[in-house]
Amino acid sequence: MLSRKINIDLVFQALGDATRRAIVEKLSEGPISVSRLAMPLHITLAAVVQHLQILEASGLVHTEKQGRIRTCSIETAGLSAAEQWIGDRRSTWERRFDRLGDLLEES
Amino acid sequence: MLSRKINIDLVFQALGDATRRAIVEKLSEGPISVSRLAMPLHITLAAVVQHLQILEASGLVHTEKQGRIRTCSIETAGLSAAEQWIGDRRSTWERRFDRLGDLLEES
DNA sequence: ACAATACTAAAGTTTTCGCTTGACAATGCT
DNA sequence: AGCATTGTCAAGCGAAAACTTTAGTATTGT
Repeated sequence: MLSRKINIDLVFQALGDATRRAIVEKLSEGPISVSRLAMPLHITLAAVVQHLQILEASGLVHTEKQGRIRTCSIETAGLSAAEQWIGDRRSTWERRFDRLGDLLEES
Repeated sequence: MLSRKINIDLVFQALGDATRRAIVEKLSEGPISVSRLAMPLHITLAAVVQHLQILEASGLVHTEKQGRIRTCSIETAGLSAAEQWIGDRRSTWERRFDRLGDLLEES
């Protein structure tokens, strides 16, 4: 595991933008270059690069430059962290419901 | 199912703020009033109410007023929607890896 | 009735976001 | 070499976000 520690704040903040989610959706289909990524989104290349910096910092995306093209791909760490945070909340309130059920059974 | 349709944009945007996640974390332990919710957070009551409006609009929290106190509790719909979106991405790239595996096997 | 509690609503301030523009590499093609 | 392609950097702008303050309303306890 070479995963840097993920900041959950950055992950959810990154996912809170529709354009960035569109990027993640596209990348989940496979790796792609920055300019090809930008094509369907109707914003400038510079804006896409800015989004990619945020996505990379959050651990949702990995990019690597080779020659003049930068290839982007999804990174599992970010989504996993988000998934786990949600899972933690779920288990907390499920445990609570279990206790509630026990109390009702006792009566 | 009386769930209004969830806007995934609102859900992730809501979760993108540390204070709001703290609220969701607290509520997953059980229902609580607005002012008790505000106590540990070092912001004004008014700010907490504004966060609650956002959380309620996103389907992450349900609130109900009875007399002069408003009781807040988590709503499953919001977190489920977020979980599902992440799951959808995961299944997309897992399917991709499967095809990749098939190709390697063929050779 | 009066005071305290528990919000609520509106307005204003400051900070952060998302985006564009424009100038500038670096790389690859012919 | 010349030129298009692909991406990078920095500055700046308008809009949205996160708070606060101030003033008010409804409800409850004494």
